[in-house]
Amino acid sequence: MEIKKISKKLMKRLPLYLEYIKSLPDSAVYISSAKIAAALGLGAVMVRKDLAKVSDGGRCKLGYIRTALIRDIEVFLEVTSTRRAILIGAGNLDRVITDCAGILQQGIHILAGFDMDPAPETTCGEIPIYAMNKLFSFCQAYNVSVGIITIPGEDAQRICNRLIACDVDTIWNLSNAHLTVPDHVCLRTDSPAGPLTPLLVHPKAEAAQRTA
Amino acid sequence: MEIKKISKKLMKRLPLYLEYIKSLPDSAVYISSAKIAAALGLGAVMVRKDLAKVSDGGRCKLGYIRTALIRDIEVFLEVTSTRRAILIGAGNLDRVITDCAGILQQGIHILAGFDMDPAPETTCGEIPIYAMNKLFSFCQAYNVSVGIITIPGEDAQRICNRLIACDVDTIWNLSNAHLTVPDHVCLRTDSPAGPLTPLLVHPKAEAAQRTA
DNA sequence: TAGATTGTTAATCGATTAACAATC
DNA sequence: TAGATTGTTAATCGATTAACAATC
Repeated sequence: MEIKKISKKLMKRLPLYLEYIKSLPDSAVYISSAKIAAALGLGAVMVRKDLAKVSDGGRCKLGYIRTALIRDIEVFLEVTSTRRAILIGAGNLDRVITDCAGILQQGIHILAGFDMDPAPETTCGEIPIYAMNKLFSFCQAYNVSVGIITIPGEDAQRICNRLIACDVDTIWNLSNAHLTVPDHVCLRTDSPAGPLTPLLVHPKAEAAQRTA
Repeated sequence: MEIKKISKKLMKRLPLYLEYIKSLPDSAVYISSAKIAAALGLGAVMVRKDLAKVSDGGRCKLGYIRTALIRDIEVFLEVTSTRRAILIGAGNLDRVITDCAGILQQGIHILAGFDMDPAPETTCGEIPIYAMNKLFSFCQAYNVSVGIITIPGEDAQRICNRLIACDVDTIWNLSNAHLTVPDHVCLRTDSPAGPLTPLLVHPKAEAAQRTA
């Protein structure tokens, strides 16, 4: 089997496919690319191309077997396997857990929070909060691969470096800091303000594009 | 002056530029594209191209006058002007206000929350919560242009349509529903789970790209 | 002047879409 | 068979980058 190119855009679309396909009633045995595309507002060809990368189950005239496609996407996304995560900046742990319920249910398990100077034996719900000096040993002991950074400003990069030194290979940056990471580390930044601003500006942008 | 093309990507980068430039000390009178690019991990040419669209202040050998550039970007983004918003699904109002502090401080002002059947005279902080049947008259009275949808599932599209009927031109969808809107309406969806999933999958995606 | 920087035009790259053959 | 659908190859589109002239 040849290697197919996997883009980050694909990685964003696959969960959408999965969610939609799962939402269909069990009575839908087959599902076509055209239907998925229409439901999600995408092009049918793109859907087919995407699905061809994760599944070989497409059948002419019928489409994809729904359950098989679900399984293929899940296997590809490794939704079944769980990655272990910790969160730095325990004050935001609550909120992250609430907001990211979806992703946490799927494949990320937050084992612990870390904070500069927590009161002894603090917990957030069932999740324990530790002092930063336990970071390294904890990550090693529990094979943590995901670090969630919620503390703002200059500290963020320093924390990020420490996490990478702990063999964390995925940084999820929920602060407004700009982080740099080595190539082998995956960084995703969801700045509270940043990417939302397009929302603010829409009318002007649209107007400019119309005139252009 | 010719019309320059404005892409959504530009709209995402400008706020990043703005944030970075603002973070510089007042002693930095000039700022160069190369410096901005390095700080944000982007290409210098792209930064220049972007800035050329919103400012004409670049000076050879020196760069851009920092304060003038800040002003130009702000004017372009209309950060100064405030858009009026309402939120549907008042149970999440708290959380949205906390999470989106950045954007709310900048240019979106949430006037009210709406819910199916709120207790009389409910408020969330200082923000009043109204019943859905007041939606239309409220939007008209206050010239609301942004609708924030936090309720999940099938109701979301229905609410969306109602908002559009109220002359709302920007929908910010924080639910997991897939919404469709007419061309003149700006839709931004931040599904809790969806776009974050790439995070989960990084190791495999990277591996595949390496072999490709 | 020489060097640093901008801004623009052309080239490259990647992603999406169109066209179409293959299949059931 | 005819029609519906997949999957692939080629074309298009848009965004980024490279090259370079212009400027101070």
